[in-house]
Amino acid sequence: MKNTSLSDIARKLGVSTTLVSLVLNGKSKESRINKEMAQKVLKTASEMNYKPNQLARGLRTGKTHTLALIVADISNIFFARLARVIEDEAGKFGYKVMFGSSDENPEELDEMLNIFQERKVDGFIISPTIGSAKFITELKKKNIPFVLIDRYFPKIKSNYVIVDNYNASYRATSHLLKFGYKRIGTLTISPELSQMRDRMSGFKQALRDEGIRFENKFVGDIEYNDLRESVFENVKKLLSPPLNARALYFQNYILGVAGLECIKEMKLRVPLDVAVVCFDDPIEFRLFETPITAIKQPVEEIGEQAVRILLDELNGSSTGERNVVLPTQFHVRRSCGNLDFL
Amino acid sequence: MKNTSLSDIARKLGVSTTLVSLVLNGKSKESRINKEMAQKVLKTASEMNYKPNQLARGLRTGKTHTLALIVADISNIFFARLARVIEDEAGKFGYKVMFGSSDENPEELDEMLNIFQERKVDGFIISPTIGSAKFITELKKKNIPFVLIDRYFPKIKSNYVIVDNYNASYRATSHLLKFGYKRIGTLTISPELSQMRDRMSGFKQALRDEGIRFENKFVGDIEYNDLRESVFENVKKLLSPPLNARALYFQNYILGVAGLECIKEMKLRVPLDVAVVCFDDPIEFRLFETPITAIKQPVEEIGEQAVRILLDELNGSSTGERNVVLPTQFHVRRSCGNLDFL
DNA sequence: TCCTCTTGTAAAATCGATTTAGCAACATAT
DNA sequence: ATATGTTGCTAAATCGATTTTACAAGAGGA
Repeated sequence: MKNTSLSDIARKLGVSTTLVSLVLNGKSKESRINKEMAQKVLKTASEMNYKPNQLARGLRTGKTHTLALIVADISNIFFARLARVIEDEAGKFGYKVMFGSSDENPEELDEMLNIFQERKVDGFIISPTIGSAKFITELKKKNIPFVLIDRYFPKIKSNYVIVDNYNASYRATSHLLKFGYKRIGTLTISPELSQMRDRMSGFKQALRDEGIRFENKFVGDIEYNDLRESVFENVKKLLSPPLNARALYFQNYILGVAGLECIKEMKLRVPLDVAVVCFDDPIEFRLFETPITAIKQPVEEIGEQAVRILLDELNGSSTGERNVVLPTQFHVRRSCGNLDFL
Repeated sequence: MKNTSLSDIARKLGVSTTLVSLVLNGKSKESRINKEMAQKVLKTASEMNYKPNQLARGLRTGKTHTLALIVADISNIFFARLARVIEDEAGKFGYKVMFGSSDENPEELDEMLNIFQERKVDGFIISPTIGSAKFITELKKKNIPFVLIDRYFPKIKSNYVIVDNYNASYRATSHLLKFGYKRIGTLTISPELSQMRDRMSGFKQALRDEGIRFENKFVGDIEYNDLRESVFENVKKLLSPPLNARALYFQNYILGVAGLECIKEMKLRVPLDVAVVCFDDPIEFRLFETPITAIKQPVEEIGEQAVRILLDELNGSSTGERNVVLPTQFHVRRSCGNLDFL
């Protein structure tokens, strides 16, 4: 039941494996293989249902046509969608994808980097965790092609594809301010991650530009574990005395979903009792009473660009680090107040 | 910058690669390697930062410690969660996972089977599409280990892990019937898939057992493409004259989410104007006004069992086909009417 | 005739591991 | 003195491809 190999074909035809290999790799012309011979090889290969052993090929050529995708959690819909885009885009060029979830744990990430290197993947697409800078630097030293997505390290020169978190955040916050809200609470998570830092900066700057002093007590820093509990607790705190926030900005979709669930539980109305904007625009929101004003990330483009950049580097057609910052879309809906006002 | 290989270590120590290989594979004892020598090898290997080339190893041993996961769409949250469970469970035993999305297209699936075979994955976990029976049969003939999930082929003897769709569906339908609803509409998609067929059977049988005649016009068969449109259209048709359904059973979560969105758009109240049950219990529902009565699939267990069965087979410790039918949980909430009634 | 070129093919090295078979050298038993 | 065992290690084959080098045979030119 063994698969047929090159030498099986060669033996059957009484020729060398060299010849068979050349023909099957489409090098008949350059290698001046007799046309009839080439035909015979092709025919026999297909008759014998020949499938090249990619391990052997990879061992010899040093290319596996496999990419590794490392994200925080593949079951997070954001990364799941990204995975699909990356799969499709990579597939167009004959690449397959292996994946791993780091759970935002740098040691996990490091282990995955090692395991995937042992398996000789051609390149990496990585959503790096906090504290993984040294591992990324190592990767760079080894000259292994990679692209960071979603987050990046300002201090490390490398390829990355992210969105314009600062401006998106600034805009969302300004939107709330335009409605006259002064007491704006916000929820963040893992604020050390570059994208969360940028979002927070945008938030602060928008306040500042309206002459409102930023106060730390209006920020809820959510625990990665025990997330729902933590969100509920913080939302309740923000919306009650003495803080009495009248508007909330959720800095990602997980926070937004849990936050709205809490608001629903508290029987508060959006936007009557509390105005809401959210970074990310998940389908979940479609079932919520009030359509939510939200920032939409260009998931397709992030994935596509990441793959393109990586493949360019694999093909040697890259020219230095590529840093892509994609714009987001701001969808204004009814969750901040009457739109006629605008 | 080449990675260090076995022979690099061997050369450095002036010994054979055999010895190095034996030591690094923990076979010092059986091979009666001198303890001091073993120590030296271990030390040198770690100093030289040796990482075995898994391509070479795989080529020689015929094992890659890689599994392939083929689903309809990795960005579908159901499959994304499954992927995560499978990743974790496989990881415990040193396996990595490659994935592919078939888009319910049998030709795509076949191509993936081939590509992953070329890459010598050790086994497959597959959510098979309609019309892929012949490819699965081929796989079986080749003696390649695989486990089907979510769906299966009654005519093909093979491993599979599914849920008890029939009974879950029966129960959900009975639940609606208990509230006195007679005009129950249902939405399905790709009804040829085994799991959808079983769900439909359960639905029909529950009606029959209550002496209600099943009528085809109460079934909405949704288009896989153009899904949202199709759901909206069908929900509207079911809830309007002449059908006037007063209860809806959504046979999966995608249908449920779109269906509820439509109900919300129609400004109908759940359960006052229309009662709802759904197969699957997605978090989306948490944002909907009324908590939805739903069937919850044991995603973790599906993934874990699939991996276990596959690994058992890879280790030769399997004993014939394993067919696992897992029970679901039925979460009764308020979407069918007043619970005091029960 | 000798030289060069072209055509068509093959031998052998190589990628980096695992694994089988076996060989010295010394110890112990008969 | 001879057989037998044990210890410690290595040579070489192998997995299945790619790729470099080479070489024979015939054609054409000087």
